[in-house]
Amino acid sequence: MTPTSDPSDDPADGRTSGGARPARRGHRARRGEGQQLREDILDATEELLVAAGDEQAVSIRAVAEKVGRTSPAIYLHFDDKDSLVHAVCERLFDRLADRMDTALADIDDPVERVRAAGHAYVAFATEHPAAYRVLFMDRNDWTGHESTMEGLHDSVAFQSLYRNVVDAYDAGRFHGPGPELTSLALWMGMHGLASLLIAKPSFEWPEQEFLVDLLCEQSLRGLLHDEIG
Amino acid sequence: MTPTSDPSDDPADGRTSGGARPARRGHRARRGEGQQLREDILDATEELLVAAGDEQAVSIRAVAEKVGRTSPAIYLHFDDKDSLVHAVCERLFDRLADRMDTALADIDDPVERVRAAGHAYVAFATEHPAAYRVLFMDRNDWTGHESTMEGLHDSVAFQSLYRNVVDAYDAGRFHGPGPELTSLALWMGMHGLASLLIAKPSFEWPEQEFLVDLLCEQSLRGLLHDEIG
DNA sequence: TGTACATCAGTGAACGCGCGTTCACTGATGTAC
DNA sequence: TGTACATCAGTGAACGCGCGTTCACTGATGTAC
Repeated sequence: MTPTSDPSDDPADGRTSGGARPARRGHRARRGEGQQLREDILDATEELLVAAGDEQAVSIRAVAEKVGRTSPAIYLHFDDKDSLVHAVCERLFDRLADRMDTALADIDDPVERVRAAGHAYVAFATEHPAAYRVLFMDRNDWTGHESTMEGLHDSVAFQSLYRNVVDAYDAGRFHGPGPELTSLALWMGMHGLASLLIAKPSFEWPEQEFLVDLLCEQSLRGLLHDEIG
Repeated sequence: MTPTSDPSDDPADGRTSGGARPARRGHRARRGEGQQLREDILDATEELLVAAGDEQAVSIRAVAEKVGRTSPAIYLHFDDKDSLVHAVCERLFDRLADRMDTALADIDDPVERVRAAGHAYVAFATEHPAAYRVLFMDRNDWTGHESTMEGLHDSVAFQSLYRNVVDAYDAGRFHGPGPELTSLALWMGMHGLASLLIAKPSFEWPEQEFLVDLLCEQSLRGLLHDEIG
């Protein structure tokens, strides 16, 4: 009997990390185990969000069913639907940051790191379209940061790009309006690409990787023109 | 008794183009006047769409109230809600094309025309955020064109950009991957900018005009590098 | 000119649906004595 | 060890809401004779 499994008489609990949750009514948590259900609720909400397409398509009732409870049980762990979605978005935002950090781990050249950041960003977007939609395409402001340029720098994902742009400037590789504006412009390009792929998935776009390279090339040629001119 | 009050004895009908519609119950159209109400319904839907933020916020009931009829009356003019929204989107798409044509009317230099197209595009987006959202940020495919690169060329708005990019290439001003890919990349940059302004309106972005110039500069420097290098 | 009739734009009430949320309650779990 | 009690995670039923859509009906408008 593992520490996370069933208390009463059921060793093969069905709880497998990452897969379907137990979802058995009447199977209530012990005192202090509320934290586990809270995590399950977050997982379920995230899955529904990622699968369904957007926040509107996720209902408290659907989340409750997915974790094997009734809908009022959700309110024992979250104040209301907004709080729940907000909490999920914070996790997703962290996930994006992780994705970018991983992608940059083995690259030294700052310009190549900028390129890789673009690829990782767009890849995250098309792998988790609903997540990306909630974070960057919906009107909600779930990012948890201040709505200023300074606040943007607190975003770990933006940092992944920005630091490397700074490095490229410092190394004399980039020439342009400065790291902040260059990062902003690069981000906007990648966001345009990512959000169009998500918004119009039935459009016969060129290959995603090709498009990222295309946009990088178009921006970097200007920034690097001393090198390649 | 004001001009917009009671129907029965009121020659000054109160119908003023562009303003509030008559919206008076019991004032039914004569035979053949259905076309006028159809237009009113489209106007009302567009207004609600532009004001409210997105398609979900527009209801048949609200449209009916705005034109002074009951909701079933809408079904005399449109099959269902989808048909209505679709019709509105076609009008909006035309409006975008007009906006861009107007902006380019007095400009000769193809490179300047590309810049102006960018400004007009982003201006349309921030002036009609809900319209832009429905056309380019929602999953629906209201554009009425084929979902292929060839279909994209049938879009009047894309044509406004594309033709000028072709001209810039023909005049030897642009050097890059060709007019089609260059147009696509420029569009993606402008869409990224426009959609972020719309999605996060409370963020303290730099000035819109400045951002358009920034993105244009970043892209054009690469394309023009022989001229300015 | 007058009358009977056909047309059809529009109404009012209702349908079933899914939603977020509230509320009184239950009953297993844990604790004090 | 046994019993009375407190705790609190979770339930089941219901609330009011707004939605898209349907349906039988109305009554002003227009037409044929």
